[in-house]
Amino acid sequence: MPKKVDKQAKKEAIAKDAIGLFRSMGYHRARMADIAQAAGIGKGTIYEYFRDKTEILRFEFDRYFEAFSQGAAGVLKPGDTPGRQLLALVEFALTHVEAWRDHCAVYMDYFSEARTSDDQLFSLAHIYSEMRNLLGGLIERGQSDGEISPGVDPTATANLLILLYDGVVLHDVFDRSHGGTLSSMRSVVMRLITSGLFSDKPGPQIGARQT
Amino acid sequence: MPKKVDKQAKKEAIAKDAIGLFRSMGYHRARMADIAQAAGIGKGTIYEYFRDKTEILRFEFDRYFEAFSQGAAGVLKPGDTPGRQLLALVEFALTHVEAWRDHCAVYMDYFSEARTSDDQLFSLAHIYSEMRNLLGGLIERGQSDGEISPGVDPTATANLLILLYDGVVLHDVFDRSHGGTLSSMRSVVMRLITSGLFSDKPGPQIGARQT
DNA sequence: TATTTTTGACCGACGGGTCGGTCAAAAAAA
DNA sequence: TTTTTTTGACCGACCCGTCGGTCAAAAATA
Repeated sequence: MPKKVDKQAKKEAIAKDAIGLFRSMGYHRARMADIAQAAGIGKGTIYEYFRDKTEILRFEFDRYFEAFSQGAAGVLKPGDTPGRQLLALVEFALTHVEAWRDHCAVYMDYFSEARTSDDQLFSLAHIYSEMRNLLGGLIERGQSDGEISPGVDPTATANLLILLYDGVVLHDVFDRSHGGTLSSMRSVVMRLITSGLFSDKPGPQIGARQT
Repeated sequence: MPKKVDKQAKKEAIAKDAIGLFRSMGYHRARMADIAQAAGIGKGTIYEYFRDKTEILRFEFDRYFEAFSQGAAGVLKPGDTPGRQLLALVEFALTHVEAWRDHCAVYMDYFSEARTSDDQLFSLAHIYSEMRNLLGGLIERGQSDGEISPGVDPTATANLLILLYDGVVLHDVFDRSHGGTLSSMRSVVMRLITSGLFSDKPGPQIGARQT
């Protein structure tokens, strides 16, 4: 027999190399031959571990979302107030972007791929839905406690936080090139959530201005 | 002379049909033959108006960004305070998403394409940079007037607003499917910017919580 | 008829995926 | 231990459908 290999470990190694390639040259530009070369294996070997190219992408983003879920659950201290838990989640989300930068750069490729594939769209929607419920629940409970402004719609606000996160993910690739770091973003995001951009006494007219 | 066809108008018509197709089936899945069919012309005719497939994408997003720039300039009333101008910009940005929904759905395809192409990355970066300067300037002036919190970094905050916008764009496709409309988002975004999520008296400890 | 515009059959490179062969290592036999 | 057999991970040349792009001819126009 050939040397017994840890299939799972090797699979992960291949996928990791592939993600690195996707980051640097884009998912569609990357050829299977390129992936093989990057992983230091033959092209055919890839197919011992993955059914096709898209499965590599899905595999890695399953890991990405799984890690997010796990991590998010981990930072939720039961003793904290809902507002604190919410902030902890936001903090964690920003940390997660830093820890998974390669994936973030490929995020739009995955998103684009998922958007035009019914089953993947469903799975993505499920993840978002889960997150929306978690955040929405925290906001609602925060409102009950008077900690969070009663004037906002929990679901819509949860959506807002999610798209804020996705915006951060999307822009990380640019920020990296022009020097704006995530850490500088962190305080601004926190500030925005806790107290908005305007001064505490902005004059009475500003808050009222809406369509 | 042959019948003078309005080349520009036809070009725009083709591109518009193409974008519609990109929205529904994704940029990479859409074939030139599909585009031709959607536009009701022969495949070869496309090449009378566009050098290649990517040029269609670029053409439409040049229009998209151009319209954004024009519109943004249009809502800046010189008499307004910086803070009001900032809010007007945010308002306009949300309106723009509604008016260019097809493009928004294709945004990530364009973004992904641009990311791996040096010249387009540059042009995208240029647009973002312009917007960042505009927003950053408004914030700075708003801070001078005491209208905007002095504690935030103007550039970082400008970045935040931009990525917030991109998040909205990115998520519009999902919101459409699960019913969360942009209009419900609008008030939440405004609320977030003007006063954050927390109550006016959140307890002293919350705002201080940072890395 | 002359000129412009459109067209779709055609091309060929490109690239995802396959498959029969190879061979080192493990297992079995001697 | 030495030899033989078996295994299955690995490979890359090859296959073949795909699809962006071309161009000679047709259609439309002047």
